[in-house]
Amino acid sequence: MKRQTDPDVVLLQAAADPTRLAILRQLSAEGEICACDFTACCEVSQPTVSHHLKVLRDAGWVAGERRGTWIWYSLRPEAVGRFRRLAGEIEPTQSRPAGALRSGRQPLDVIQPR
Amino acid sequence: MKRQTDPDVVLLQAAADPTRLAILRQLSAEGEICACDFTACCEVSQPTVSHHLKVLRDAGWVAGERRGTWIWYSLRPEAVGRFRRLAGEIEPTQSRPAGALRSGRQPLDVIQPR
DNA sequence: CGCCTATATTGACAACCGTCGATACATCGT
DNA sequence: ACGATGTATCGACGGTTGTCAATATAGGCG
Repeated sequence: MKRQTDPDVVLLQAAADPTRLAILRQLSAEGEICACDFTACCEVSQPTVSHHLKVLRDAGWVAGERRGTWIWYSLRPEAVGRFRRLAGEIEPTQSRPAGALRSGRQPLDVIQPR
Repeated sequence: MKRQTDPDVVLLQAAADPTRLAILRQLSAEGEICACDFTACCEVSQPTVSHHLKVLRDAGWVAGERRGTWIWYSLRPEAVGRFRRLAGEIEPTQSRPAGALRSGRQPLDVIQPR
């Protein structure tokens, strides 16, 4: 596969995993969570949790702050904003009447295939 | 990964690919596109385009309608709606006052480790 | 200093994914 | 019927991903 330089793809890919989406949702619901608490909720081993948190960190989704022995994770508003903007960009087929401008090809078989 | 029964994960995973996100964006911009046009924009072979379109179809993102020789694809409003709702659910750390209620464990910077 | 706990990293493995060539299927025009 | 074109499926290959056990790192406490 090619390089995923597109930051939006990176953002989506980071969220497109059951465990990581669960982490994001829990962070959204509770605001700030100690890393040790994810091991309980996600039914995966501690290294796996750490791995997913790293993926989310690298994608910009979360930030971790060390407080003593523990590390508290929280959502980064920039990522949430980018995610929402991305969602806003994908719009359902608006009633744009003109398929006309589409490379000259008409939407219907009014025109025969050449 | 074991099983992604979560439909939201399926939706995200389908969108989390450079080629497929490009398809979704183009569909959003132009409304309805012939499958043959994706081969040009995405720089991948025709079987690959067909594969990605199938992934998007299975995830509920797009629907294809045959018109003669061609198949025209368009975004499904339900998928767009679900995506937006999902994006709306992920909220940045609200200024929820008390980390105090969190499982009895204090943020523990009572002793500021600074 | 040691010991304990929390988190990260490493290494290895199986499963999955994106890609393409070859091929099959479908539809239209001759 | 045939050939031409658009689309889907198959089979295979290489790269990526999620997972865990083992280990390493780091900080707090006595």
